[in-house]
Amino acid sequence: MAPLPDDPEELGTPSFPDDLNDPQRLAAAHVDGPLLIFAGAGSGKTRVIVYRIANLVAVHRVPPYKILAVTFTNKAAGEMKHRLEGLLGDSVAKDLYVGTFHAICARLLRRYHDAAGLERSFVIYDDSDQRAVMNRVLKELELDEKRFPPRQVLSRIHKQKQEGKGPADFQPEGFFDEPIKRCFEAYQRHLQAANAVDFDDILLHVLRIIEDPASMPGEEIRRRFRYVLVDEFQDVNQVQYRLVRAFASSPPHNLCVVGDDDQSIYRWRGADVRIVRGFRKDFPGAQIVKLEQNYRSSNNIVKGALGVIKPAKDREPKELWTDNRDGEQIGVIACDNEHDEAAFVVERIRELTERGLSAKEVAVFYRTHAQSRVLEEVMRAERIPYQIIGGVRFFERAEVKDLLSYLRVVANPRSDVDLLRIINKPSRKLGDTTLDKLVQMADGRNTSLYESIQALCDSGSINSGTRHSLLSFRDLLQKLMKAARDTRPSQLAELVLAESGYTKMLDADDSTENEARKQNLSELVGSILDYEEEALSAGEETSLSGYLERVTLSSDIDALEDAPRVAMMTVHAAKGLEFDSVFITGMEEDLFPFRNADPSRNEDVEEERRLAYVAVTRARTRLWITYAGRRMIFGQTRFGLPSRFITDLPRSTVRQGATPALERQQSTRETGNVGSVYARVRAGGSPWSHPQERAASSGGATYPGRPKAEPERAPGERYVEREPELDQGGGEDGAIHVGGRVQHKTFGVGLVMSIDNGADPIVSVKFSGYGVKRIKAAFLQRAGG
DNA sequence: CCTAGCCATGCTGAT
DNA sequence: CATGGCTAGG
Repeated sequence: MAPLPDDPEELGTPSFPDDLNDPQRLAAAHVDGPLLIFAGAGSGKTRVIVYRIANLVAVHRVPPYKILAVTFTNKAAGEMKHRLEGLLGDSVAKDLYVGTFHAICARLLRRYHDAAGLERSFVIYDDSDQRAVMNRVLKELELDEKRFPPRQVLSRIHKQKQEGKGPADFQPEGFFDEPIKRCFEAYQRHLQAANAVDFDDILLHVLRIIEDPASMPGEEIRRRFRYVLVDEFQDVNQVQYRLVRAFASSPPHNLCVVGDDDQSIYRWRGADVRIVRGFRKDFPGAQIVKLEQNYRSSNNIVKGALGVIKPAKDREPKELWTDNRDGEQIGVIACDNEHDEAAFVVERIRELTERGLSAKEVAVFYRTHAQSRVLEEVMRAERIPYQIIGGVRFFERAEVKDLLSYLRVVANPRSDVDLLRIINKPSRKLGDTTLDKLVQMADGRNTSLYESIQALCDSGSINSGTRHSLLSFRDLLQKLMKAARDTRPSQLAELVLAESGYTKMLDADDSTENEARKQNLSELVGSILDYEEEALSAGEETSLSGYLERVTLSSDIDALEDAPRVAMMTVHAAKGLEFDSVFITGMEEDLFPFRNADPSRNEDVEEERRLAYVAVTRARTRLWITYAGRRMIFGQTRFGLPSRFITDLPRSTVRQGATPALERQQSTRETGNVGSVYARVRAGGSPWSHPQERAASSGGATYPGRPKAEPERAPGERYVEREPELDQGGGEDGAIHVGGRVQHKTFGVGLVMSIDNGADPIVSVKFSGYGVKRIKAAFLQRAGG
């Protein structure tokens, strides 16, 4: 081990004030036993973790390999490691175990694979792989996928797994659930047979090992980690919590968890705020510390954020405050529609960058990925460099998945899902008929598809051409597997592309799509090279499994580059980040807070509120919040009202405005939907006297704060129905126009909600008793009224 | 057996 | 709006 400084001062301490709950003293304090830190947004919690670790090693002489630090993203883990390398030196830092729950458990599982009944080369199945497995299961169990949609079945299963339950623990609720239990069993059986795990399994396998008192590997893991630190503790689920407790089960039980219940935004993914709130009950001796000073944001932003979070129920009481100056007010901007909104955002960004702000200090947030497209178009048109985090992910592109599937089959030939994906890419004239036979053969013999190829060829049930194709495919794989033994992963990838004929297939016609595909594939090979370089410099061995694991566990945010480009992302992805200037777009009721059309998927306004709080607290000096009166989203035009979260911003922290387009409209006409929203905002009476505020106590069951003044709506209908100011039909006789009434021979008279113009216009019409239908204009007649 | 093109259907958030 | 499943035609 490298020589270490004895004095923490030598580590380069952060400049925190000498306060009671001061992060610096907190970092240095040697607390044996559990410690819970409630760390408000921008209070420097990551710094606390970093310095606690540094102090443990440097001052208290804790061997680094005994320390486990859990972060929320791989990127955060990388940054933490980087900072620790700076403080402690590379050779010490490399013995620290830092990573996400998934990365840490995957690493442990690679090592203790036997205890989980896996081979070392196991692969991790992502969402679409899981769906492919489920499709096969449904077919096998002869279940109708209309009645049992694979996604829904999987979601039930994931819910179980997130609570630590297996198929045997599944308690069917009613008649419909019985098949789900059988799906669960079959699904797990298929994964095991394929030597594969899904995201939940990674944690569950390790949990089973570590909670088993008789397990040797379990004992080994429990004894190893003596100092456990967990960041973003408010977003752990039950399984992760059990892991944490098991990790910290050996003396001195030095467990330090850091979190902020106000920033818990992953309940839908199994996270449970009650864990952090109930921590002091589970650990009666726990010390509890609160960090309430915000070092990040201007006073206006902090006060605005407080306004947003204050109405939240069941908060751990705490007061966020800052010494920072007031700064600019939060710009709340009314926009006409999403294009207008995007234009506004881009123009402000242009101003900022022209004044010398680096584009990487600017971020644009939205609630859903679907909102990114319009923003992206305008950014591109205006030549603002940007990067989108998430959305249609690189690793989900067809050609990228194809190459990865080849690599995964080479690493683990039992992975049926991957084999099916590539067996006919490029075309080897192996169609559904042959593949069905192969699946049947494998099911009958209880082996993998790969192992059944020979058997099928011997069975005589296929013709010689097909047999030849099958065998040459198997030979290809064998050749690649052989090559894999003494080739670096990147070279293997090149070999796959060349030998499989994949490149040839793309070369066959030189369409722009194929050019893009080839580019994506070289980018993938580039990412393998990056991996190899990193692994080598960290003194690790490069392995195909290692790369594949990293790819599957990489999160969107891990891809955030340190380049001078504006970052665009969902608010969820923004968690843990900070920027000088932030735009929060689409701040409209029913979009943010998001409201699902299906009332059975009862979303949680409380969580949306915390999400808004996270969004606001990302900004250091400038913050704009925009909303549009009208928005085309999910293929429909919706009319929106400013979000309740806008209403919650203290007035003193806000400056209101509107886009020029809206200003112009406003001066020429005072009627209509957008105008009225805007008029209320401008008049200053609203959104601060937004109807929902007055109706706050009398709202419906699912959405307590719904506007009272709005017209009645059908169940599941989302947006306020009103007369838009634009009359698309031009108003002349006989034309169908938005807001007008039309007649349909089956559904009767209905109200026109929106029109998709085109060669064959499609009209959305709300019929009483039938809800909103999309119907070709040709089938409609204008009705009086 | 493959391909292209049509229709339909869902569509929050993500390791 | 985008993806996927299905059908018809090559």
